Amino acid sequence: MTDTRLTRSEAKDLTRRRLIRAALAILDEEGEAGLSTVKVAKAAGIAQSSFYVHFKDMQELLRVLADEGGERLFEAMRAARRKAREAPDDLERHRDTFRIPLVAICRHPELLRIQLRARYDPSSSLRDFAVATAAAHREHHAADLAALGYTADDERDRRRLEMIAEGINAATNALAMGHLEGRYPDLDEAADILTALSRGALRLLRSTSAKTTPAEADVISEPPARS
Amino acid sequence: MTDTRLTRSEAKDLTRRRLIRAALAILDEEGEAGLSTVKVAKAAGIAQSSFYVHFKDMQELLRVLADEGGERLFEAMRAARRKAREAPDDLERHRDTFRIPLVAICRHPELLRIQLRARYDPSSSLRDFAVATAAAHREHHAADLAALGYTADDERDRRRLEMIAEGINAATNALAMGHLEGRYPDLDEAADILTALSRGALRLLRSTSAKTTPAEADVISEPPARS
DNA sequence: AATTTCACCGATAGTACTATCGGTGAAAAT
DNA sequence: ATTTTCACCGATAGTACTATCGGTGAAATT
Repeated sequence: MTDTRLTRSEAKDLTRRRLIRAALAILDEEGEAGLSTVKVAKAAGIAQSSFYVHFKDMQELLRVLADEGGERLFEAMRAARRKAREAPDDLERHRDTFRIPLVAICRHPELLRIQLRARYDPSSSLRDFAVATAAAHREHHAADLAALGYTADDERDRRRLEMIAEGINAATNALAMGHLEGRYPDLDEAADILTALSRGALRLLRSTSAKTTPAEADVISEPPARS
Repeated sequence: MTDTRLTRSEAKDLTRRRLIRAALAILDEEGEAGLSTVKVAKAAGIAQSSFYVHFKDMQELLRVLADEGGERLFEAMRAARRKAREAPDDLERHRDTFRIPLVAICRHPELLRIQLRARYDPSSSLRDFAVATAAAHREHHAADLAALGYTADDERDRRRLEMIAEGINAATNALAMGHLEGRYPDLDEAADILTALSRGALRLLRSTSAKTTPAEADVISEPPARS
């Protein structure tokens, strides 16, 4: 058995980690409004005043939380991209581009929930983090799409690729939350939808990349044949 | 000139409306956390204690706000659907299905902002409203898609249609916010992207509506020809 | 062994907000 | 003309939280 005795700095670090964990849990369960030094300290098992031994104020704790969350998110994203690149063929790679983020989100739903809340909330200390995270996601996704062969050459196409990435990301988040809420039990089905959504958009990109007209000619849809 | 003299009930109603307006403005600018009876009453030009002449508490004001906002939103949605139905041909109708909601959102961005914030915030009094609004949007959109000919017969297809509607709605919101943030200056471009996104998804729906296999056979994409 | 350090404690002053109270004057009812 | 009603006011008790302070004991240093 290892020594259960801890040095002072080890004990301090442990308490600090407990505070961060407690804050994350409360943030997820009650939202930013439910967060207070009283609750966090109590949940971590120390006195309210001792909170200030570890953090200057709640803002600082949230900053640390955002940094760590961002790190975890980026690591998950990197891993997902690496994994998708290893897919055997183009088709699998395309599907994985959408399925893997879904799975990653559902593994740590609290990070997405917190991000979605903070994203448009001017009172949130995490807003900058949320906006930055969303922007990073958007760029990474645009890069993924570019890697699938849909590079954009001119200004308009670049903007379109960005819009597609943003739209798909929003859809990914929405479907992931729907899955977590129990509405869409099968993640693979959701991934199929996302794959199809992106195909449609990229088809537009491709069909008009050389022309200057709005050109919807080759994507006009007729209603499906009913059985 | 009409009589500027107001009856007591007219004056009271005016004050009530000022409170609601003030609350909406503060909610949009500072978020739910920035809302207090002090600020709202002051902004409406009355004493803090007089707030309670009009509302039992802040919750009640928010409930009223949600009711009125929901009413406005539903009216806008109804009008948009009516307008889209009047489009001359299928192509225009399809585009309008996506462009009109975008325009509607950008006309009253505060409602969407408030809704997006409250949607996943457990501490928000407006959460129920936001969830209900999102669900209504989803259903309406699914109905719109069905009206375009993409009816779903079995359970799986219905779920898929719902997922597509939810995904497209999320993308619509995201692009609208992107437009309001200045990233996507042209709403028509955004509408094109949404149209294309939905086409891709509906193509999937159509291609597999009679089969039981995942069947991506006819939607395999090859990278676009580079110039 | 003596001294210093410091993570943690309880107490508390300060801040912001909620919700109630009695008072006031003008509108409304009699 | 008199009385009643009531929208609004200022004052204030109560609540929840923040952030600081001096004190304490065990770990760390000397």
